[in-house]
Amino acid sequence: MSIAAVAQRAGVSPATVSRAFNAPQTVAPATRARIEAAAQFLAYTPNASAQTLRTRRTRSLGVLLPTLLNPVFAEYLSGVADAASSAGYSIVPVATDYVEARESDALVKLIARDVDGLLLTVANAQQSALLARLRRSGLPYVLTYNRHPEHPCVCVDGETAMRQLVSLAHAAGHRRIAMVSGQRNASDRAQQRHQGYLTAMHEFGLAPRLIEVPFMEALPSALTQPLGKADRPTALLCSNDLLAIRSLRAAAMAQLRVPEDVAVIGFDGIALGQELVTTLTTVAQPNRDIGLRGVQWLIDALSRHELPRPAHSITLPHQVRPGESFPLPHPMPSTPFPCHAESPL
Amino acid sequence: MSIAAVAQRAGVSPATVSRAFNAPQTVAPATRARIEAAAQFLAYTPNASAQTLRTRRTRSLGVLLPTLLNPVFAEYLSGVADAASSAGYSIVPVATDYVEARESDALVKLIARDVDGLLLTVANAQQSALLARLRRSGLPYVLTYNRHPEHPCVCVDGETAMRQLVSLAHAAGHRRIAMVSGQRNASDRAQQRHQGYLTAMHEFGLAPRLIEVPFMEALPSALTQPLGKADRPTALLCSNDLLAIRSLRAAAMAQLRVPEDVAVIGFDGIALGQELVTTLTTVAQPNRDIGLRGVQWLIDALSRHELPRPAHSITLPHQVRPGESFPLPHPMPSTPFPCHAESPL
DNA sequence: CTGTTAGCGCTTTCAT
DNA sequence: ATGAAAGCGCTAACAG
Repeated sequence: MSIAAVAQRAGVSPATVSRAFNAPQTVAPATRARIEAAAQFLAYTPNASAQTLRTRRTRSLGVLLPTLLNPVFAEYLSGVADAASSAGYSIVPVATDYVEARESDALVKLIARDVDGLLLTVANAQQSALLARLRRSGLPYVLTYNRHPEHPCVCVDGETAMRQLVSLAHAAGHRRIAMVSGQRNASDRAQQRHQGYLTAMHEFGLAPRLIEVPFMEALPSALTQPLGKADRPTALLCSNDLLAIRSLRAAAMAQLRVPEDVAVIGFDGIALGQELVTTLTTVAQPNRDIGLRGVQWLIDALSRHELPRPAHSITLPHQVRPGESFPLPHPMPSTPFPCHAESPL
Repeated sequence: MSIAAVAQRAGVSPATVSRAFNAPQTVAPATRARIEAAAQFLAYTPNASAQTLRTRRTRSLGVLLPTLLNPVFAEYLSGVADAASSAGYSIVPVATDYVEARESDALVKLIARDVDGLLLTVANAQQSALLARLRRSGLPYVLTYNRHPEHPCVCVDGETAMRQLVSLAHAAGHRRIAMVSGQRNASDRAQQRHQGYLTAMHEFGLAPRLIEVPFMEALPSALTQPLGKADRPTALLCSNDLLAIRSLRAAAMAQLRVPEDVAVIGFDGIALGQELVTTLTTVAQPNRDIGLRGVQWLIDALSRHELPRPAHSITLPHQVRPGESFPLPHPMPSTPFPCHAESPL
């Protein structure tokens, strides 16, 4: 059903029908009523492509993210989807698996799809030629999870969080505190978390120990082996929850009790962590909110015909979520690493 | 950059440029070369909306699914995304949370978006007015996970799988075999699985026991309570992996060892099941493949200007994936419930 | 093999 | 408050 059919049936011109939909107050109530009736009767739906061709707006957002197989990003995307949907936008997600080449491909495709704006989580915001191009393109975008002073970001302060964890572990009496990480340069988040670990360990005069785990293997020897040694770590700070879950299994394989023999903390706050036999103590990120806020910011910018400004980047608060894998003091010590949310809205 | 600009620079008409892109062999090599050079130079990208307006094809697929927060559907969507992307289609996912009203809304929105086809997983394919409307609409679609004789489906035979599990449990000596299920009428899959359980229990002359769990609570008493009783079940057949993971925790809370005191089997085959301290024995569905096949079928139909035909529905093979939560005989008994894949391709 | 022409459905000046 | 008319960028007959 085209607008012309509605116009004819309502006895008005196509232009008036268009107005009745897009600027109802500019059309006389009586006329509007007739138009609405006609539209109803004909089950008229505006043709999105024609609107787009004319207005150059698609009301869709591209979402570039590493993977859907990590629940962190599934939770995030779920937030993105809800926020977009309730603002009348649809989303076009593309997973890139942390591969830079796929990030570029995806970007090109999304741009060709004429998305109105872009939400992206890239492997590494520092060395991403992508972002430079993107900024030059003039297409509105917001980075999520990534932190970078020259780009608009909705993120969490992973470095601070990690320092906080080291501090907690130290306060609990731990001295052999290891960090479990995937291939470290896989993402800038992992790097930041690692940096926080190193800094804090240094501050406490402790020797850092890095356990680097190939991401693909289910139960890598990289993980089981250090736990077999006499001077094994007593606390494992994991760069993400998936690694923490593997660490729990590695500990069990090594006949170690969690948390008595080895305490484990995760990072990300995936929902499943709370359902495990040993619930996961973890740094809970507001994954859904990261998505929500990103979308809101983007759409807000879109509506004012502006670009999201790097200076308005938001750092959302994280929180250490208690679990059985690492007992926390009660009450939590007043955190020496305050974390404020700054809102651009 | 419009096609006109390219045409001008290459010294040909717009139509020829269009042909050079859409039917290269119909254009003289020399001309084509000039056009390509011009396009390259101007960084020309075809305008998708204009193409759509003209051809009535968007090269995008709507994906209606229950939720992204269950890894089953995240794995599935990941398959969908890959298959779509490699066929040059983008996807527009919408999560409906098993709520029929949201299913209808989503459908309307996707249709308004002019998707070329639809992949959907609905709560209940039997009583979904949605599907009747959808079929009448003439828009090509494929159901995934749902089974229904009158719709094109890519699914798994959950009823047979469940009977197989009862049979395995019985063979392992279990007699008090309970089924753990969410609100049973939440989805037709859950119903089918439950039906398989009932049938098989009846065949073996065993009394069925249903443990029904409110989906939202993390550790529902519905689950812990039956495990405290003297005649507690010795085997828990769970309607999905998330419930199985909760069951593992419930068992631990009740001081029961898995599998010695109570054995647990899941259903779905999410990747995380293999990373737990007690790895999950489960019915592994080919989640990614369900997505892949659904997309392939849909796109194939699209290309022939046909609708996917119900008669060509595919039942993909499931398999019982061994884990520590329920020891399996070695080798597996030749399954009394053969499961063939029938391909429409 | 290539050009001309018309029009997909909508929005938006510009008139009235 | 409403209508007429032009055009967004592209493709598909139809001619030549």
